[in-house]
Amino acid sequence: MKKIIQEHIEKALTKLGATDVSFVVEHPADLAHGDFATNVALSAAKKLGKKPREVADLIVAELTVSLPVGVSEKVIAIEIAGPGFINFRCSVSVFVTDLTRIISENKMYGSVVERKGQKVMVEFTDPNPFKIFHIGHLMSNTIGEAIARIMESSGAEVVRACYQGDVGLHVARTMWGILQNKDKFPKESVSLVDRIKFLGDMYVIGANIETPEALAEIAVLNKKIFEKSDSEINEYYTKGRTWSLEYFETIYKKLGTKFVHYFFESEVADEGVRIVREFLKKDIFEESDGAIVFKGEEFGLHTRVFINSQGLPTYEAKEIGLNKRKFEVEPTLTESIIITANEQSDYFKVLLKVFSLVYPEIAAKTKHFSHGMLRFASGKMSSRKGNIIAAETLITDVENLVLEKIKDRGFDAEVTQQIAYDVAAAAIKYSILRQSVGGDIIYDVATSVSFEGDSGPYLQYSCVRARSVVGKAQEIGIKPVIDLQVREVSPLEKMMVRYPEILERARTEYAPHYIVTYLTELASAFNAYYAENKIIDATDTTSAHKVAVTQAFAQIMENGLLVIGIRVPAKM
RNA sequence: GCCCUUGUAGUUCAAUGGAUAGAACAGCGGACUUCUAAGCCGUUAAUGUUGGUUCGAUUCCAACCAAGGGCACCA
Repeated sequence: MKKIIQEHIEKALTKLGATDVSFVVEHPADLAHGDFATNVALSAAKKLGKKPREVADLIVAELTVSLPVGVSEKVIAIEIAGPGFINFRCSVSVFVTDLTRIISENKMYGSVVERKGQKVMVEFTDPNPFKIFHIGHLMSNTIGEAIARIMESSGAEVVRACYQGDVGLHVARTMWGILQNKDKFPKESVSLVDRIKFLGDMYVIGANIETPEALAEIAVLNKKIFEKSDSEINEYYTKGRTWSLEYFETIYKKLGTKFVHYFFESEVADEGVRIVREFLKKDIFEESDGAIVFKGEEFGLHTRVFINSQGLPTYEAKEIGLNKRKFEVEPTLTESIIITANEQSDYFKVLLKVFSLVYPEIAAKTKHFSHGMLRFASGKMSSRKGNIIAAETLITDVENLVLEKIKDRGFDAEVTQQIAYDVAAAAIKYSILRQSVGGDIIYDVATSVSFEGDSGPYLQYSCVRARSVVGKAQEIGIKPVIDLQVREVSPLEKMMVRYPEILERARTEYAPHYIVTYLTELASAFNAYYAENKIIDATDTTSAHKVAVTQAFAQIMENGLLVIGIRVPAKM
């Protein structure tokens, strides 16, 4: 419909003698302004030397004769409003056919096949073994998973990747702590959570020691870990690494992420060094003060060290090795997305510049998105003092609040636990995804746990409630049937059929928050609809239609939540 | 000092250069002995400052002010 209107406006413009006019045909935010609106008259006015209203009159006159019969029947009114907007009102049939599609296409409603055959890698979360999985990782995971699923909804195959720092100073510092506390090193019989807590404590000990002797010892440990030259250290290292990775999997399970590829710093370092040395000869890099650096200044960037003066690769060199590796394990990749915290933004600009000089084909397919920090109204986190907030702590706290809320509802234990998982994850994910990716998130625990309005649980609740109504209707024999002869279409119905467009926009802009905003508005529309209408009413001939609308709503809500990584519980 | 990002109701966030700047929370005021009240309805309240471009600017440009991040061997 939109395209048809657009085409005919273009024809009309040509007839009027205006070319190269940029205009849009869109859904006005205010439903009172009709179903479609265009600013074409405003844009073309100057070119035609007429007032916008006059131009609008001319275009409308042109459209009334040019629209083909099938279309003109569906456009029941064309009005000129405001400074010169042209508004189109559509007949109910336009919406009714879309409503039937929601129900028939079911889980697939909103998905497209546009990117079928393409393969996209999304790298995100990136926690480090031997260190705490903190709320920053939670943020990366939430955003990365949402973007991955949004890509999947376009028909692309998505491979999720996780890059982990299993060597380096942070590991050496943890190891230093372990060696001071060998007697406390946990046995395998100790619970995984406690073993992880031990490693975290050891990191805090190692990270806070700054005496010259200790620092020298840590440097030695760093080398030994890297070279795997000490059997005692190897044993602690292997155990600690395995436990960390095992622990991360328990969190991914809760959050709903499955990685296909795990990359480790220890595996990409050598290749990174090799590449840097190769391109040092080709003058991409240069030596400076004993280190190998990339001079970014000539590109408006800054200089970064790739290999330090001791000949060891920095993060930069490893990153080159990593991105090369990505295309080796997945040679048919059409796009490679990297999600990190925004403190790495400038640094990634340098890296992408280097890629464009070293491996242009990789650079062309690589995109970097950065997110802000999860901050709390009270206090800031500091990584070294050990008062970093573990993802698990936050999740558990929110789970407990959910449990408190539902304890008197009479659900059995298993169901209760599942609700706690799903709702807590939704509450946290929603607060991350509701705003555009990039800025810091001020996480207010009180707001997040209130679950009122504008929250993940609000959306889940609306969906569960809608499903419950549909279920109850079925019980008394009212089947959901879209009434093709329906006289009036509610704001809820008009809003529902816009879902595919919202998803489309989220896809092209890699912006999950458009979906969140839309779903929140949709839930609000449904709740208003629910309050105004008695949906189940055996004496009402429109009841079957209302049930169908309710079912369509539940379907879109479920689809929309799933595409941003939020599950809907069966009850709540 | 240089670079990047961000300044919108009391607070936390929205708004592909368009119509009356939209929600939520907090505040104030309501409705309901009906399908899940984690719900619904009403109401108070905002574009950091100064210019510029434009028919039209929260959006683009410049300067200033303020906040956050980055700027050589950490990641």
